[in-house]
Amino acid sequence: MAYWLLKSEPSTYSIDHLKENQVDHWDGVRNYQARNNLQAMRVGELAFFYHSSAEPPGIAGVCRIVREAYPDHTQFDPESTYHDPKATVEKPRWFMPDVGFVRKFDRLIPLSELRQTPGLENMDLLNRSRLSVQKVSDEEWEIINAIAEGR
DNA sequence: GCCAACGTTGGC
DNA sequence: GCCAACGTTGGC
Repeated sequence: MAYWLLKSEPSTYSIDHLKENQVDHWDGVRNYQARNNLQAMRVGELAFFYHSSAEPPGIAGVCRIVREAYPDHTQFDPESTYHDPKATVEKPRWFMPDVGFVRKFDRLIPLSELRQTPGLENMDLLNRSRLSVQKVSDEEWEIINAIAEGR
């Protein structure tokens, strides 16, 4: 059982959108390391939903992988901002899982607070800020959930 | 809006 | 295969 962190700009797609839709595909990832993480996700695994380029940026809640990665259709669409002319249906480059809504935290846990929390020093979020799909360790998962639950 | 970090592209 | 130029991300 692995844990993950998925970033999204809430002005484009927030945890409230996922709550409303309940399930959605996680399309638009165009970075190889992020893609590799998407492909490593297994049904039932959990991920933090992170709001980037937000005021403030931070972790908004939790979602669950409900379908393992399959080809991201937006790569084939010339009209899409995610179009990739080098991708073909026979040889897709980009993949997306489906994620389901689990919960929205009572309060968003801001990045500034995560930075000050002991035990999170090695999180990708705090060291590799541009990676949009990250792995989270068991310990980090527990620490952040404890904060979210006010423990 | 600025800019640091860093991933990608393409000429050689 | 190197590396300069360029583009993007995302916090501030």
